[in-house]
Amino acid sequence: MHPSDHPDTEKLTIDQRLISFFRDGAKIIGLPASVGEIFGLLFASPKPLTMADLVERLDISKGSASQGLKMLRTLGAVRDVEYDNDRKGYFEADIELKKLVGGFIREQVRPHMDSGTRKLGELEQDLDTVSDPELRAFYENRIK
Amino acid sequence: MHPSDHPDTEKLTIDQRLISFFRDGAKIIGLPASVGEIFGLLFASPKPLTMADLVERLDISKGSASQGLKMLRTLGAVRDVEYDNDRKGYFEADIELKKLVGGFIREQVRPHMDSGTRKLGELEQDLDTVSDPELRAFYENRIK
DNA sequence: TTTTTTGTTCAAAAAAAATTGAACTTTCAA
DNA sequence: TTGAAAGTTCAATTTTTTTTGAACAAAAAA
Repeated sequence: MHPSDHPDTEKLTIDQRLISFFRDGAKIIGLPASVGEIFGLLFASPKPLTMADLVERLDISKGSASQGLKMLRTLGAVRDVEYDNDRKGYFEADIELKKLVGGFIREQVRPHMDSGTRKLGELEQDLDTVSDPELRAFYENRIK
Repeated sequence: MHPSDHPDTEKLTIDQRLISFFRDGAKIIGLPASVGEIFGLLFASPKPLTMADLVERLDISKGSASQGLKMLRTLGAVRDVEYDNDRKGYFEADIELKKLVGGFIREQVRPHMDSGTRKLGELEQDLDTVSDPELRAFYENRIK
């Protein structure tokens, strides 16, 4: 069977392009490639997929799939859905990318930011202990 | 000499806190820790520093310092300054953090984004080759 | 010119992060 | 119950990224 004769050939190609697109996107924001691929495949799929589907079609381990899905759920980028009323878990992409970005900020960025803000606070405390007035003025300016 | 008797003790502590602050910040946006430290030390310094200063005070290799400075200059976060009219190169932090973020986006994010946009374009081309009308509608919707 | 100081480059080493795979749970059906 | 299917966890491995250090280049001083 020649590729261009097969009705699914183009579909596969578009799948792969979307997977690659989201893989790159994940790397940019510092997420593992596998997480991007999982989201890409779910995003490209008209119907929900199981973890086994991800393992098979992305050729990743069950562990990766499980951990990747966990992260994506935490980010709110993927959700569990009922389907086919069997006992497997099905997943689909939350295509509200706005939510995804929001989740990313909430889960990944903010915790660090908080620690950063705390550090800055401590810094301001310490300022009082700088005796040289010139140096102190310099630091005050910078910390502001 | 006991630490708390030394007039520079608090200064060192604040230095270290700022270095740590920017190290964390660098990690968040996916930059090497050493790059954050270099910026932090320059940011904390009232006067320009040489590469040798960075090597000594951060305890990093000459290679790291050179490469880190290169990256920071590319980002526009650090600039060369004339100082003490000797032949060593002196550097200081550009404290316009706005610029830093802008430089980061320009240098790190945009190039990837461009490739992403290109990929999306290719994707839209391929859409024409999807024969199943239902599937095609689905993809059109997603790509949009 | 020769030597010294300063800085860059890049292969190799070290460190960090992602991925695997196997052992372990949990859940449901037989 | 017991067994099979589905999913999680985590130590070990693999891969990727960062850092080092030594060789090299450039430029100024001796």
